[in-house]
Amino acid sequence: MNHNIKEIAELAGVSRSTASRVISGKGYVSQEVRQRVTAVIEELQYKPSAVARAMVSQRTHNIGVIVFREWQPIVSHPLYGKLIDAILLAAEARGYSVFLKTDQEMSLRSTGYLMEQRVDGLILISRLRKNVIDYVKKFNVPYLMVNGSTDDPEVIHLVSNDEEGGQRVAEHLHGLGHRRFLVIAGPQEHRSHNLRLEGFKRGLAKLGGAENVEIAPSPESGFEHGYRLMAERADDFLRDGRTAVFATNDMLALGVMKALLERGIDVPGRASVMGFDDVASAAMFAPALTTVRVDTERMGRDAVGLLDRLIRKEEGVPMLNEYASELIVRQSTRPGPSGHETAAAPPEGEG
Amino acid sequence: MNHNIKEIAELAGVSRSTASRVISGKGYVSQEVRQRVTAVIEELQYKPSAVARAMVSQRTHNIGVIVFREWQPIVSHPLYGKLIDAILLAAEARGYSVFLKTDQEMSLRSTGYLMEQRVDGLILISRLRKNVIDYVKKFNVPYLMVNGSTDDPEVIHLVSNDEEGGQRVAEHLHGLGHRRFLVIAGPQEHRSHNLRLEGFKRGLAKLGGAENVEIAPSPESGFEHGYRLMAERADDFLRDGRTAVFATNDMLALGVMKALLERGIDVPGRASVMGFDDVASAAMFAPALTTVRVDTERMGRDAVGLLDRLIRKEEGVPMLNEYASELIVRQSTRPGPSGHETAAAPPEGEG
DNA sequence: TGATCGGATGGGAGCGATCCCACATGGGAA
DNA sequence: TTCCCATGTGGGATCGCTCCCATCCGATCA
Repeated sequence: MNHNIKEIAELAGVSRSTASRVISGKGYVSQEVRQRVTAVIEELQYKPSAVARAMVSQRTHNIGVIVFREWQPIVSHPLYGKLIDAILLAAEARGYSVFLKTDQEMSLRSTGYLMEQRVDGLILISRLRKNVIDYVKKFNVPYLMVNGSTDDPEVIHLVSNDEEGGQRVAEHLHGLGHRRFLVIAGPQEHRSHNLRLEGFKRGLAKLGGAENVEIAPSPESGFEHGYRLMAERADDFLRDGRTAVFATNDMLALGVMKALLERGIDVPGRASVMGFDDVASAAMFAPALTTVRVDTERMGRDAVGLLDRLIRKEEGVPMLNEYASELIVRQSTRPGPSGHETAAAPPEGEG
Repeated sequence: MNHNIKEIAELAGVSRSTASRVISGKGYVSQEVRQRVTAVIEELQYKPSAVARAMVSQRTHNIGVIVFREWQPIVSHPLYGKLIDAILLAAEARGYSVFLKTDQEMSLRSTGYLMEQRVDGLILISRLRKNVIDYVKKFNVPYLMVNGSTDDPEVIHLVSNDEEGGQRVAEHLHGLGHRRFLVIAGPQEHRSHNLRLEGFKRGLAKLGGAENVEIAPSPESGFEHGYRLMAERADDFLRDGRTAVFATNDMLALGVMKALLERGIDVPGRASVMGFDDVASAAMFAPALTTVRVDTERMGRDAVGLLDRLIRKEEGVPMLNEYASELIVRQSTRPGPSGHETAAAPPEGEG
């Protein structure tokens, strides 16, 4: 069932060269011969070997995607899943096949495989440890980083505009009249979490009138961590008269909501909650989560596009690519004590 | 930065053959020469080209994973994401790299790429259309199907024991005293949805005493479909005195819960809800969803293991591999009108 | 008429590895 | 001493393809 170009050529009564010309569509071939060869190819379900082609062309038309794996292996990470989807789609459109790899802190094994000239380029996702990046740098393979945690200036980055997004959160919550906040701040080594928090603080400072902001650091960014942190702090939250929680990503926020709801604290009735990312489950949760959407699809698409330019050795590929974020208002936020519009209205207001 | 074995050999002052022996660890090489070659390899960060190796060995050490893509591209599908994760991990452990592809009904393009001798074997996931399967069959590539929708006897299948799982659902709900049910039945062309429903009906029949089962077919299996269907039927549901909903997968069930909750129908207070799959969000939702867990990780691991055996041309690879399902009781179910233990208790019972 | 050129085709080299075979050495068995 | 075999090494062929170069044919042009 597996044929090669020599067989095709023989069966069509031509030379390998001619068969090759028919397949690639390059060079002169008479109409008649072309048809003859095509017929044989069709009949035998012949597909030229990608391996052999890669051998001579020095191009595999494969790209590698490496995702950091925290704790339990998670490609099914709600955010990175979306990103990978977008990358897959874009890669396909450009004729690339995608190798997916997850990598952990120390083991460079799986990354090493890709360095065996298996790929034309590499997309690195998330908080990959420095050693992975350093390792990749050693090889002669174009690469770029999406939503990365370093700001290594040598590395091409695609990032969401997290700081601006953080400001949006502040504006929204402040605009609704909230003045006393709890922030569940994900791992601050991670660029995104850090900037979201900074943006939030800056936004609040600009608007003025915030009475209190408590920041609860979370060493990890998963659902359970948001849940646990909020569960521990629920009583304090009520006692301190806080009315809004901002978690620096959606998974944390979902955990927060669940902890609140389980304790009979109504969301958004008693507490407004906001997240960041617009993960799929954000819209599904009851109540649906108000959040900031990052245009993951565009990021994925651009990642492939830029990588493709790198592979083709085009000049002038931008080093830093930022993506605007968009406020998505859903059901988890509601006017707070300082009333709606602008401010001043007494802490009243119907359901 | 990219070297080849010839360079290594020259720098170490040996022949290509000897260098090759050092690299592969096969054949006789003197201690001294081995060290010399190793040193050069180390210094130059040399990695043998996987492409060239594949060329001669006729083995790529790559496997392809093809997932059906419904509507919006979704590899980040909650269930398949988990599965892919497991496959990735297992593949890595066995020294395979994986190509991830999504495919839609008609386009065989992306699948075609993999047929260009890019992979040693193929894992097909979910309800791939028949034409994809037929297409794959034409080529000389080992493959198997996970959670597939056909029962083509020529194809090696890995499936969850959906019928048994369906029975578990019936037993659990019946045991809690529920007697009037609504079933949101996902696409019946899909083997899983179909068998889950069948199992549920059979289980109920066996137990006896079920007063009424309404079956609401859903043409798709997503969250929104569960939501919409339940929203439409909420009034009827109450009027008919039904107390439990079984949706044939978790996403549908989550949609159901949200629709119920939004209408002020308490879950599990007024209605118990069950799903199937134990998707990540099932545990996160408030209330957490009672469901049936499929051992996705083992399925993924076995998929790679069996495929590996196929690739090595081992005999006796089992055609049908079923995986037991496990009841996961969480917060979305609660005793119904016919009381708890066994039955008989009058339709009373505190909060 | 011979040179030139576009169309059409075939043959050889080479991509980077592996593997088979040839060959060289030295020690132990016959 | 001769033979054999384990050890150690090098060279050529090969995997399936593309690409360069050579060749050939017929038509056009000087």
